[in-house]
Amino acid sequence: MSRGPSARRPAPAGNHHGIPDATVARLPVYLRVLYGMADRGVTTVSSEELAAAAGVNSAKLRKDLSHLGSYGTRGVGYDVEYLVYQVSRELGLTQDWPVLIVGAGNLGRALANYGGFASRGFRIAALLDCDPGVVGTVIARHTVRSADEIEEAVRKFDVAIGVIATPAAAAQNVCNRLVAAGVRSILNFAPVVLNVPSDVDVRKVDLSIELQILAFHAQRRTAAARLFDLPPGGDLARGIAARGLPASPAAASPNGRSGRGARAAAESRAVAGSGSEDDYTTGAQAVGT
Amino acid sequence: MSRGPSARRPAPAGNHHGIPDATVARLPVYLRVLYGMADRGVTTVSSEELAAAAGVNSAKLRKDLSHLGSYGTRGVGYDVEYLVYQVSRELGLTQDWPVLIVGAGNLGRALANYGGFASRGFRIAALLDCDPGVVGTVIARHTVRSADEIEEAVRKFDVAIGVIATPAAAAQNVCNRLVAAGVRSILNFAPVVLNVPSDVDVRKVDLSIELQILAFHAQRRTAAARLFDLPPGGDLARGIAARGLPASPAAASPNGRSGRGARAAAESRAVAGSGSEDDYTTGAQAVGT
DNA sequence: ACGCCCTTGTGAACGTTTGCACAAAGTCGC
DNA sequence: GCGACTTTGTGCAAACGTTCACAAGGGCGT
Repeated sequence: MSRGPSARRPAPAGNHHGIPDATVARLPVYLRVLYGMADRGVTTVSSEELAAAAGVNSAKLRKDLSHLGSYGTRGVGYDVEYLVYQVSRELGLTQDWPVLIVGAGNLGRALANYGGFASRGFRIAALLDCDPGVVGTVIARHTVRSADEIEEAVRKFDVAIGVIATPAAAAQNVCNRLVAAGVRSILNFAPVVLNVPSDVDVRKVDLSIELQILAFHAQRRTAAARLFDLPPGGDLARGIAARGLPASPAAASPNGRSGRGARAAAESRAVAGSGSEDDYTTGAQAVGT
Repeated sequence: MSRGPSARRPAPAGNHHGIPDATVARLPVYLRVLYGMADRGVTTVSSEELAAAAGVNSAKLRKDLSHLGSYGTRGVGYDVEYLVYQVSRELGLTQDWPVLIVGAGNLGRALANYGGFASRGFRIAALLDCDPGVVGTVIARHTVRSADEIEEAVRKFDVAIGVIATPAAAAQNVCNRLVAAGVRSILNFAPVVLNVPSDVDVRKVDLSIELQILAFHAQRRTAAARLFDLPPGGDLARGIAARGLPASPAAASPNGRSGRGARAAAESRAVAGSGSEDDYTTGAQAVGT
C-alpha cells in the first residue's frame, strides 16, 4: 500500500494496523530463507543466523518478528517450522490466491513459467493477451485467452490479484478494467504510473527505475574515485575503442566527463530524446513452439 | 550500496551523500513523466501537475527537486526540457552504461527486448547464458555468448552494471564472478539474497516478494470486511500450534474463509512447501527454432 | 512602475524506521 | 535445584522521511 514509488495513500487506510510496512516488506525474505533452512534440515535458528542469511541486522529481525508475536524461545532461538507457519499466516499465504496475468509477451511468459509462483499460495488463474496470434497458444500449461475476457475471468476464478505485463500503452486500460471487475491488488510491470482509486493497492516492478538507481550510485562511486585521480587502466581505454559505438557523435555538452574510463556521452539524446519505447513487456513474437 | 555496517557514524553529519535515497528512488519516475510531457509538447510544468502525474504529493516533489538545485521559476513552474536534463545528469544518464545480462531465459529475453533499455543511457553490452542450446542464438540483435565469458565481457566492454537473470541456484556464483571481474553494481532478479562485499551495490527485483506483500494487504482487507465471522486469528493458531508441530499446522486452520468467496486452502503446501522451484528466470527452452 | 497573484523553495513539526543496549526469560551442565 | 550462559523481546534515542504552511521571489496586467 505504500513502500516505494508506487505509494499512493491519499487519505484513509493509513498504517494504523499492527505491522509496519517496512516489516511486511521483509517478511517474504525471511520466509524464503526459512524455507531454505527447513529444506536443509535445520530445525532451530537464532536471530543472528537468520538475520545474516536474510541480509539484515539481527535487532531489526527480532523487532520485525516481535510484531507477529513472541514466537521465539529465549536462550535457544526460533523453531524453523513454526516460524514458517506464523510468517506464512501473517502474510496471508495460508490461503490460495488466484492470480490473473494480463499480457503474454516475454515477461508474461517468464512469470507464467515461474515455479515459485504456484508454490507459495499463488496460482495462475488465467493468462490473457490481446494479440490474436498469441491467444490460443499454451504457456506453462495455460491456454492463453483473449484479453476481452478480463471481467469474465475475474468473476469466474474469484481473482483478487491482477498482474499487468502489457506494454505501457495498454496498462492503464487493463488496470481500469481489472479495478472495475473488482480486483483490488495489482502488480504492475508496465513502466507507467497507474491511476487508481484509493482503495486499490498497486505495486510496481520497474526494471528501468532500478537500473537508473544503480547508475546514480555507480556515478557517485566513479566521481569519488576520480578525486584520487585513479589510474585508468589501459584496458579501459581499449574497451572504448573495441566496441563499435552505434553512431554517437556525442556532441559533448558543456561538460567533458570521463567516468570509469571515458564513456561516450549521450546527452543530446538525454535532452532531446523522447522515445515512447517504454515497453519491455512486449516482444510478442511467435512462441517458439 | 549495501546498507549496513559499511558506514561508520563518527560525525553526526546527516546524509553522508548529497541526495536522500528516497529521493533518488523517485527521480526516475519524474524523469519518465517528464519525457512523456516533452513528447506531448508541454514546455512548462508546475510542481502540482508533475506531482499528480508521478503519483506523489507536490510538497514531496518540490523537496526532491530542491536537492538538485533551484531549477524552477516561481510563479511559473519548471521548464520541462531543462528539468529532464538536470534529472538525467544527476542520475548519471548523460553517460553511456554498458550492461551485461547473464541468463537468457524468458526473463533475460524480456529484458533484452526492452526498448527503454537502450533509450535512456543503458546499452546491452552482451547477453550470456550457460545453456549450450541457447548460446549462439540471436536475441534482440545480440548473439548469446557463453557464461564462461563473464570476465572477458566485463573487461572488453567496460561493464559497470551486471544483471543477473539466472535461476536462483546459479545466482551467487554468477554474482561472485561479476564482482571478481570488477562489477560494482548488480541488478538481481534471482530470488536469493546475494552475498557481496560492502562496496558492491545490489538491487533486487523479486516478483514473489511483491506478490506476498500484495497478499498481506489483500488479506487484511478481506479480514476487515468480515468483522463478523471469526475473531482476528492471533491466539487461535498459537493454541493449536503449541509446540513442535512438525507435521501439520495446516490441519489447524481450515476455518471459514469467506472473504471474497470460498477459496481453496492450500495450507499444507504453505508449510511443507520447501521446493527449490524458486526460478522464474528459467524456462530456457529453444528460442525461435 | 507597481501591485496582484501564482508557484517555488524551505523551516519546522510530525511520523516512521533503525540500531543500541539491556533486562527478562529460558536452557544446560553439574 | 541452582547458577552460568545464551538469546529473545523491547525501551529509547537517533536517523530518516513526509507533510504542512508560509515567506521569498518572479511574472503579468494595468
